[in-house]
Amino acid sequence: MGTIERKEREKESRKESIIDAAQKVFFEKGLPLSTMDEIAETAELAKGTLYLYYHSKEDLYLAVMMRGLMILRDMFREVVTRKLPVVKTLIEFANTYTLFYEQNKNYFRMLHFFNTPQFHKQVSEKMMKSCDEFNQTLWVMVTEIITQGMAEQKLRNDLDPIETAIILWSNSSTLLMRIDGQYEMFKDKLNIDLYKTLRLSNLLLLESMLTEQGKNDLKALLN
Amino acid sequence: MGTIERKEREKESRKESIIDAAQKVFFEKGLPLSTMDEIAETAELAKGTLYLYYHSKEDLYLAVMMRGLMILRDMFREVVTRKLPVVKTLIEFANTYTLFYEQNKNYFRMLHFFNTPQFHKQVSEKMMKSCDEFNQTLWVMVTEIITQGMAEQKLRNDLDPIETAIILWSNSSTLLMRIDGQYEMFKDKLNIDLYKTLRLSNLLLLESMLTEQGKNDLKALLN
DNA sequence: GTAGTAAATGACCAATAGTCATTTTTTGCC
DNA sequence: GGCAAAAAATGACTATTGGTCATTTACTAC
Repeated sequence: MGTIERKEREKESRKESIIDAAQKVFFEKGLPLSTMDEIAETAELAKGTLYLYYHSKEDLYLAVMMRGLMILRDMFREVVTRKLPVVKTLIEFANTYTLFYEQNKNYFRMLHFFNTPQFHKQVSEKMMKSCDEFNQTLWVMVTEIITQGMAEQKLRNDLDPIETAIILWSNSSTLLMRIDGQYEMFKDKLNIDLYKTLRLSNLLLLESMLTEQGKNDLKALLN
Repeated sequence: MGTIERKEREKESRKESIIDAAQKVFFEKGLPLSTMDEIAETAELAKGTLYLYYHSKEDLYLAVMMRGLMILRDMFREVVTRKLPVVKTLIEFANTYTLFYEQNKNYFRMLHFFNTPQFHKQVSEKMMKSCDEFNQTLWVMVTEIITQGMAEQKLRNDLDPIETAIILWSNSSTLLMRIDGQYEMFKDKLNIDLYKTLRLSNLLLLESMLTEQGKNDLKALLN
């Protein structure tokens, strides 16, 4: 009598196929220009059915965004499992974030949308919490590496690990965002390669956070 | 026969009073929840009239945002006219940006909305160009100070002035954005004071960009 | 086969950005 | 002041869309 279990699976797979459809539409048109009618049509379902599975268009948007977060988490995890020296790991985190952006621009943009304040009002408590918790796991991964680096005396231990994680993470985020929106403009009008700028700012920040020992590691890595 | 001139002035003042009304509504509800009907009512005009002066709701939004940009420009200008030593000026720029955020949170939020990619599609070319040009003036101000600092050998002259401006500006922007949206969360859950984090990251970055001479100036300023 | 339950539907509603034919106001002229 | 032409303002209307819910369809258990 595995009927209930099967139903559960079917429900889950329907949720997934709705996200598939939503993703297709959101990627093409962005949140404001995507319509629930189009998502429903793409999913080959009636509009009302969508609302049996998701509370609002914004919830659906976040459900798609979560897929992006999961990809990013997995990429970070993969770096951690390589058990590289701490300084190398931090550099790889930055490279990985950039790679994530390049391979998943649509998801990256969604992450950013999540930060606009007015957006949140249309989102259900539950979905919001779900996203926040997931986000947390990324912070934890970075913070853990930093803590480890301090223990190994590669990173200045007068800094707070969480604070350090925030600074590094924020730095990459903004510059990637700028690359996304204004790369050509900066290249053409000011002859600035923002990818170079990103690497430079990461390097400057990282360097200022390292101990002498850490700096030696970094120097060795750059040659 | 100054009729034409007078009409021009009246038209301008009507545009301003429409922005007044729009500002009031946008500040209260944010872009998505503000309606043109409510703005019209606040302005004591018919909705159709708004469209005689602005192409779209988004154009109106940007018109309000420009006021914020002007405030920020004037604050920066004021710092420049004080003709402080370069290192001090850079620190004051950072403080000024923070002050701008604190005194004009509503405007600050609008600046960030401007960066979301889908937003742009509803905006008229003309308004977009107008904003971009204005934005440019802020970049120029920061870049000029940095160039001056390099000439005075306070800032490492192997760095590109524009690149340096981008990095410093971006760093403050993200952290202020995070302060705006997540200050309480970071304070309560992680015991992190993001204002402190902002100051720290500015300091770390600035330090990594200074020459020995510049570092001495900085040290003197911090005591 | 049937009663009862779960899932899906789509016509419908309310809200709202934007339009445009009509009305009101202003201007220039006598 | 009166009047015609131009300019400005109006608000009813349209099209679109997020979300609802009474009804229909499909499935389950016996």
